[in-house]
Amino acid sequence: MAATDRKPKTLAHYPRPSVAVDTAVLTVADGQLCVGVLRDPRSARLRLPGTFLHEGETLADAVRRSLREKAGIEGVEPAQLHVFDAPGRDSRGWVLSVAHVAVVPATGLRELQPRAVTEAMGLDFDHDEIVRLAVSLLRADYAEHPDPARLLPEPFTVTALREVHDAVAGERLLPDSFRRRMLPMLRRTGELQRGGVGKPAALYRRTTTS
Amino acid sequence: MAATDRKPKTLAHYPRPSVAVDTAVLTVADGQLCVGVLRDPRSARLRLPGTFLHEGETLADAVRRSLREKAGIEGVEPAQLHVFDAPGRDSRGWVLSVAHVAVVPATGLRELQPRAVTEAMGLDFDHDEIVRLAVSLLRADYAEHPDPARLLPEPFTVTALREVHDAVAGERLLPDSFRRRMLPMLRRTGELQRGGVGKPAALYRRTTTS
DNA sequence: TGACATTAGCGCGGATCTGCTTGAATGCGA
DNA sequence: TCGCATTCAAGCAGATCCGCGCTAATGTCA
Repeated sequence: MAATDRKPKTLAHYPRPSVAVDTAVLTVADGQLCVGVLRDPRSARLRLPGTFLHEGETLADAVRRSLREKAGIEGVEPAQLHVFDAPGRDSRGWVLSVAHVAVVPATGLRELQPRAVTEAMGLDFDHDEIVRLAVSLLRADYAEHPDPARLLPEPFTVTALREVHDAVAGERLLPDSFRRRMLPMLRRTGELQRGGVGKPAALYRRTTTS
Repeated sequence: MAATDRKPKTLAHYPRPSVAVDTAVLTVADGQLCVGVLRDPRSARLRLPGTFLHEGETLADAVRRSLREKAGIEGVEPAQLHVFDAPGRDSRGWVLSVAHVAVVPATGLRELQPRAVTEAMGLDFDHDEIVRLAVSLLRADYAEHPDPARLLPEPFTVTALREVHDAVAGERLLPDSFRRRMLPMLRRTGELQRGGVGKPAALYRRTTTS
């Protein structure tokens, strides 16, 4: 945290930067990993939702406030990605931006416009890079754990779980390898998925607390 | 980046936080992964080196300046870890701290006191947590690549490389598995390590650019 | 009502990986 | 100078992993 510098009486003697938060809100819709964007009223370009950090507020709270006020999104758990600090990256002055990622269910983007992450380019500021980092982090997480963002309501079949992972990974995963990797982290409910065509599939819940 | 808020004329109308950088400087000395600490003149407790971010300066530059001024360390390439933002975490006021990690050769800690990471606890602020994050990131990197921080001068033997990785991992790695995992990322120089006892070992250089 | 299409998931053979053993190449000491 | 300790690194057998094929269990349509 704070560093002890030469001989300042108070912190106010230093010039301080503005600190913003910007958030890549990810979801899976129509079998595709999507990010929520909106049009910046100043630049008229597409961008991620963000806001300035207020006094006495944590970064996560600022993210939640920005998503609530600008998109009507509630109840997310943002994770930090990176601080963008290039001098001159914001024409209005000295602004640091702390990039975040949040994941919401398919219907949760609310007032944000969904864009497939493979096509979401040309965003304002360094928001393309934020999307890249967010997707990269989410894919790493999904490669290790069964639906860690809990996009899928329990209980679910292994096939339904794999379809979510397919969308996040952006490619068709091999069903057999996927099943073998995920089964140790799942617990059978004993019930079967009825009503569909074909052999009924077993229903599972997550066991890993993460 | 910057977010467009309600109707401020300029950024100066918002209260802004002080932003600090704090850095876990890691090295391998005597076969142990160590972190460089110093005594805080205000609190008299041990802490990581840090400073406040100056205007027109990037976070990496602030890290380099703090290490140069407080420890005489030059030429590091810091990597960001996390932003600590808890209100009240610094008694002097509203201070965000961006934690960093940097790796230096064994003799490179200069004026910092080396502490084995297994014993470096009870540091000021949230610096224990920074050390934890820094070690975790470094270990993940070393698990994938041969000495990515370039602690070992080229050319080197596989055994010398493994000893560095042992120190970073904090445990004895299995020599065969280690050799097999690293060989695809190494290139034989054709020369042999002479002068030691036993069969001369082949010398290698890194091929992975990272 | 019975044959067929569809889906789940178990089991098999091939490939890969792991840790141990063995042979080879050196320096050192008698 | 000759054995011996030491170290490197290739070879081997057991274990694990992977993708494919097969069987089972359902809904659907004639």
